[in-house]
Amino acid sequence: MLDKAFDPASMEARLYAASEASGAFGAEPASDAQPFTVVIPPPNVTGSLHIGHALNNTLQDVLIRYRRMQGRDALWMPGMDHAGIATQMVVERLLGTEGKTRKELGREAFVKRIWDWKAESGGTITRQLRRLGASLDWPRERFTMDAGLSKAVIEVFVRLHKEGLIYRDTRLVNWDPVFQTAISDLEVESREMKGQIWTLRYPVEGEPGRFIQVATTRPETMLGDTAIAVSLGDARFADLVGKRAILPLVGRAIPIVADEYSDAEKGTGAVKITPAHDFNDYAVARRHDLSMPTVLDAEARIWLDEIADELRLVEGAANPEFVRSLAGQDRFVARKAIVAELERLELLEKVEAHSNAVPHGDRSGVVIEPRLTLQWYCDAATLAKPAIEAVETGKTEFVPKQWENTFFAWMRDIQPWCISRQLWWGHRIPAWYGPDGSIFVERDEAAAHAAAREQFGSDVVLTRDEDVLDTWFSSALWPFSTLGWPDKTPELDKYYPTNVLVTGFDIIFFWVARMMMMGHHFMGEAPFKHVVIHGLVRDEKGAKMSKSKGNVLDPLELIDANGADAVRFTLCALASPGRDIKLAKARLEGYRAFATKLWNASRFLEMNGIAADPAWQPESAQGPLARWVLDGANTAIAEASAALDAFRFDEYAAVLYRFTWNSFCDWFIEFAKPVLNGPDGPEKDEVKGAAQHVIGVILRLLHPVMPFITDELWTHLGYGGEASLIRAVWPTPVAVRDAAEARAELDGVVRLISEVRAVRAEVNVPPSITTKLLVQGASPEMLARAGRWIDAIRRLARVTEIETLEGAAPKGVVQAVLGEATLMLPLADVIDLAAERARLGKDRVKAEIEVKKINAKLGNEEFIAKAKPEVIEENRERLADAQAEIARLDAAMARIAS
RNA sequence: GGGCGCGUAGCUCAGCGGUAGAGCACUGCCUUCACACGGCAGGGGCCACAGGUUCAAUCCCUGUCGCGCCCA
Repeated sequence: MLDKAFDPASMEARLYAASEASGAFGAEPASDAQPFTVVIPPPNVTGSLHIGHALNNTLQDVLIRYRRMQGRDALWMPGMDHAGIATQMVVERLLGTEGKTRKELGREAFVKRIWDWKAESGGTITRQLRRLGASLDWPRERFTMDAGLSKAVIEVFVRLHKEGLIYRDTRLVNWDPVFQTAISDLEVESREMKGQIWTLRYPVEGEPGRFIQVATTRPETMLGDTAIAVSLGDARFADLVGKRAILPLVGRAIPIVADEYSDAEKGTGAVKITPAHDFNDYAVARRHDLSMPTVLDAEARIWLDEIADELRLVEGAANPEFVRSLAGQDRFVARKAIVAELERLELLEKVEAHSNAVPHGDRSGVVIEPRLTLQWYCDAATLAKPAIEAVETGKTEFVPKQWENTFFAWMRDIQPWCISRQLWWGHRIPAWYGPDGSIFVERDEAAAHAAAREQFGSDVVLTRDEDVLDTWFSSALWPFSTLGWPDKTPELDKYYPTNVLVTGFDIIFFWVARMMMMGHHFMGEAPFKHVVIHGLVRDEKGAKMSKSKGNVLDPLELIDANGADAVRFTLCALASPGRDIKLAKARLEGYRAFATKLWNASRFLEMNGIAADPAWQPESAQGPLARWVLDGANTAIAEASAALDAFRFDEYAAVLYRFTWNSFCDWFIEFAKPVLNGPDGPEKDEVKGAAQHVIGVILRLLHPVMPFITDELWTHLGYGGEASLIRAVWPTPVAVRDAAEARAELDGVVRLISEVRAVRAEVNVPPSITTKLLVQGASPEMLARAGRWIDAIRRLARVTEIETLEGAAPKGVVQAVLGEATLMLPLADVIDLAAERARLGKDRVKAEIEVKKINAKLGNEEFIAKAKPEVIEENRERLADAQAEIARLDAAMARIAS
């Protein structure tokens, strides 16, 4: 016997272990079944399961379990990402607590230290994914730094380099002064900062007393200015173009140029150009062939090496001694000193408050410093072309579709991707340098030496590039590298391209776009058919969850409190497309109650000796109750399947919630009770048969979202052995004889009971009072139907018996109108006539409004002329119904009055 | 500045040309033999605003206002 209350905590671990051990999560490359593949967005090895992971993986698990039950050879590929910067940060911090730095340790020892850390405490998240119930094919678990994936990374790098799609270049990059590495455009987030804007006066060369004013938000970079730009055709500066200005403090003469970048409407109309420390200025410098001195070092401190020779003493404007004193100062400290010095020299025109977007490193959180360095780049624009085309032609579809715009906007204007990182944790770039700087990009050191020998005619000393690759470089290969590429494996052959990628919009650029590029380039086709983009999980007020706000909901705590099934169901139910999820604990509790409801319904069936009966034929059902519930199940199957096919997880959840609770529990079980309590015989057997059939359907339909409770009940009710539900066949509709007739029958009884209940509740008749039901004007069908269901009606409507009323109504009846009939409950002792009159009056008002609305429509000639005939007909019927109802309500009120 | 999305019941959200829906919350009644994590019933809506298209608009179009996100 099932326990009275459903206790997820006591069974989840056991059920998951049994499922995993059974091998049911595993793909079967040798099977003939059509594959269905999903690759997990690999969580960071440093990570732990947060609510976003819970959502993301629940949706994937729902799809995988659904397709697996449909007989597909389902592969859900597990794995983790080495997460370059994030992991290096964690381990460096750990070293810090021991008072060590990574530089003291040295590269080799530090990397070994990370591997040790990974073996010990990395991958917590895989254990947590098991708690969520994720049916990943664990034996296939991969790691972006494992041997196979590293081989794929090297292969891709070498091939792209040979094709000219990876190259080295000295350009301005986003430089993180804390991690002291280049980062890509995507790893920079701009934050609105309140700051200041300084207007400086630069003396015009050869024209004493004349100045040109420039506005800047970064006065400390002025040491690296190599020009002043004014806008084309700005009359104020026309005569200055071609002349030079004296760069204050430094004393160097710099040209005044006209360039489209400068905006006459903004600031003073003239801007200083610091090519090595600003992206726009860099572009201007390239157009005008300006020099590009760097004045900040890797830690963003003032660095004078490249301008030391240019320092001049200029009376009232420049003093080498002052500039030299700045060397080694932090950029923001130097800023103050420089502003003070300019003020002293009366070269500061004004200072105003100013707010602007300042780039920050997404990991370090510090202000990014553009820096001119030699880095490796990937020609993303070339790789993007086939990826764009795949989306344009529908080979890959985003769900919801509007995300395609976001994808296109990024991809059509994509910039070279900086892929080198000055870190130690990651895939080391397979480039070796000869003594003369020659570059050998090869698969391994031996090959590099061979290539060098060929070039130099003898063995030379080669040094390997110190840098590693952007973490996202290896993630970009994930859909095929995890399947064995570059080797030709059966898995690669069978499971690529994958079917669906489920992810958040925040990594469309980082990851989805790059997988599209690499997938096309190396596999010749898109890595996935559908990209399902889900929203962000927020707190119940819509705020982002963050530790500092203290509004973080920990999925593991939610699972502890409500069970994994309830957490999963909640996330699905709230996953409306294109919307973020506002998660409130009350929702969790509501869906936990749903699990309990299912549990208790099963318990009821069990108590009535209802258990799996594979021999029972639903097609054989004779009675309307069995046919009605089977028909309802058919609808639920069709709707749930359609919802999942369309990635409508919310509708899928809603369909099952409604059918299970409002149809199966609220009505079917209640109608079944009189039968089950009655004599044994074919009728009871049929109701039991239908009940076991439908609960079997419900358990299977719910299994993708609620794997634990359904598994437990499935086994308990005897549908199969341990862990058999996971591979049970997804239900399909069964043939139901004359379903429309069954619907009319049961829906009619439901309406009758509901009407009586409503009337009783309205006039406050306590359930303890039972009464006769008098029916006037009912059709023979309705009377016959009521007679057939008298047991259920007695129970559910608190009616003792049903009588047809021919003559006048007795005094003191409560009345209600149901279709063509008037229902009367003789309750003379308990009713309040005034309340009764008010109730009938209220119904009459509603009917009158209806009549008015429809009359207006039907009186409109154009409506009659242009509306669809069926719409007109429908309105005529509704009008007749409403008018008839008014007539019966009037009659009812007349009876009360007498 | 450009783009995308959202304003529907107290809250969270479905719906999307032709009777305005769900869950939760709320109110009343009920410890009826699966379930009080329950049952029954009920109240509650100018579907943001203003125009337009249409026989008909919460739904389509345009604009306005408010909110959120992305990109510059």
